[in-house]
Amino acid sequence: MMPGARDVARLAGVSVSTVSRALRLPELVSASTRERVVAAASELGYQPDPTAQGLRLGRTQTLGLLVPDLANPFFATITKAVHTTAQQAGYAVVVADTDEDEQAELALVATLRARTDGLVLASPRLPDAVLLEAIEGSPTVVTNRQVPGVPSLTADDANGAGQALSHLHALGHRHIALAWGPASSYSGARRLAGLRARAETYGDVELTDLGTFTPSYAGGFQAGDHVVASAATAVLAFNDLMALGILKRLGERGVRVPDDVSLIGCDDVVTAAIVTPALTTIHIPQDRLGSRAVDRLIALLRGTGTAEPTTVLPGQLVIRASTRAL
Amino acid sequence: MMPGARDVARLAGVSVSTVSRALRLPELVSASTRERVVAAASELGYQPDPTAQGLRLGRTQTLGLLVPDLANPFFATITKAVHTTAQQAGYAVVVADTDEDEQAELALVATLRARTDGLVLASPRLPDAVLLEAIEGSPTVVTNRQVPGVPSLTADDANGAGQALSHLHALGHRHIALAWGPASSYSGARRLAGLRARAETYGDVELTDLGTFTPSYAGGFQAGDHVVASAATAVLAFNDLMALGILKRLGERGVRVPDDVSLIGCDDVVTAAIVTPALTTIHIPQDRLGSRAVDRLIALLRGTGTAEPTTVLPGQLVIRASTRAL
DNA sequence: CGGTCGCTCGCAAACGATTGCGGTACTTGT
DNA sequence: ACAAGTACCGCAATCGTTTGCGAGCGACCG
Repeated sequence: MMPGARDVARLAGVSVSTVSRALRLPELVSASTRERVVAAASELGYQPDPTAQGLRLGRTQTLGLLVPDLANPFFATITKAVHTTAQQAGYAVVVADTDEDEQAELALVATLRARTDGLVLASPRLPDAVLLEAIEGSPTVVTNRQVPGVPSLTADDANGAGQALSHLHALGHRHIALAWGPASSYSGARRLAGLRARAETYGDVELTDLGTFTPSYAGGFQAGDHVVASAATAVLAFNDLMALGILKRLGERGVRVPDDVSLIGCDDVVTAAIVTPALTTIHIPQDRLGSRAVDRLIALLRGTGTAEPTTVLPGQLVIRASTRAL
Repeated sequence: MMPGARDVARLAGVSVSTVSRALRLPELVSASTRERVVAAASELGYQPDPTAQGLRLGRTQTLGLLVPDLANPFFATITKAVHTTAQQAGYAVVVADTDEDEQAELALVATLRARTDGLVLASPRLPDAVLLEAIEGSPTVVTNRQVPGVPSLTADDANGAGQALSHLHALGHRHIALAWGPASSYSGARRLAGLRARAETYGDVELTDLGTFTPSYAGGFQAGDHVVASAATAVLAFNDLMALGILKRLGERGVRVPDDVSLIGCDDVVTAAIVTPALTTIHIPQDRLGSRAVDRLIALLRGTGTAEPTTVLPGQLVIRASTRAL
């Protein structure tokens, strides 16, 4: 099987202690034996067993990442960013997909924290109290969410949504439908608040809620029919995925975007720029969310956590072809 | 911090050994103490430290998943499937993204195998010999690839590609361009072989190779210009992602799909069905690839590995709107 | 030449769980 | 009442690595 420190020790004619020291604290061992050990180690292809190291040192050099849906390109991109920067810092990443299910989330947090040094929770759905209880003691960073006392990375949801509404208002839209997602979504709620606030300042726009759907392509498909049933001239979707589903379904039902109704998504997933009409959407810096979350988490682990606990990245409306003036 | 077996033992008034036995081998301990232990354990919320268990038992209840690109929805879907079925079987999943880089792949395999019980390698790019050497001793299943001696799950690449070529041929296309991906891709090579073989049987079709590109949206974008420069009436792309890039670029350059050129992708990513024109593509059962890979791997770990080492899933051409008769 | 210091390195105890082995106490049979 | 058997539980070793502590040894100083 895999060579152990014992094998290296035997080959180099030293004790296991010396092997360990030669590799981790080179200044504590003489130059000659050090190179004997290093030679023996590389000859055998020795690498210390992470499990044993983990037990002894109390850290596993592993980070946990929890997402609501790995197949959602938004989270897939975050996952990639998390892995990349974690990898560079010498950490492995174990992922978990909650499938938007709160109970699953709770259970997964428990198993994750047991085998990792720290957690990145992307868009967690659990209520504050439960979440805080669940992560008690594990260094944690959340994204797309703010939880009191927990370092968080969010996009400027309310502002981005406000921009979207202003955009539609400027185009002359006054009756706007909302195809929304899970009520437990923090960023969703923030965006909703941003929308309502902005609508309030205008005073002349009517927001009608089409209901809540699964924040997926299929969910948007469902929502599409509700859109045609409504009298709205524009739709704001919870998600790019939902927006895409709506787009498709509207096409099938013979209503044209943007000629008949304008459509705005959120996230700026790759696909949003590909489809025709290209989707007007709120851009969220997914990679930066992921990579900076890891940076923050590692800072926490090193005890060099920053004073400012919650940082918000700008969210920016990007106008493409799915919105048009009335 | 987290409660240990010692804490449970103290609370239940027994020894650590008994705690362990009461939870893992209930028949070896009397009913009364068993329930005392269980009560104490659940009161403290005790769960055995996976690291310590891993060291003692020699297994970590963790699987490793290696993919070329997490952000590619094809692999994102596989990742989700892998996580789901692994999770059900009580395994955690640590992921690694090679970014299509062979050296990175080699290094990541090494770190993965050290902390996992087994590996799922999705579309590994390393040459057979290197790969075999790298995974020597670790239970491994590969997908989208066949490696001698290693259980593998593949789609019927050659056949799927053949179907695609026949489809184009039936539509009257005789000059077909190939926008291909990494030469190290096994399934890519298999599809290429299937194409050439089928072209051979027709005898009257010309296959021109546009070159190799990064198998991503951006890569396809690049390839798009080569397409317009060629005289081909149809293009086969390595990838749906590439096909989407080509589609977009062609649109920008003023050549219409499918009126001016027909376009076929591969994988049947969600987006393929969403764009207009909807992409004709070769469907690959991504979830089944992922979930069955895990099934096979777990069977290996349990020592119940099947006799038949390599199973090939059907690949099916799905005809949509990006191909048309000349 | 003896004592002290510094440099290397080995011994052994952790880390937290699992498990073979053996001891204790209780039951059962005669 | 005593022997044999059984059921239950604790002791201690173990997994592979790290690290405090101290031993050995040579050098240097007085």
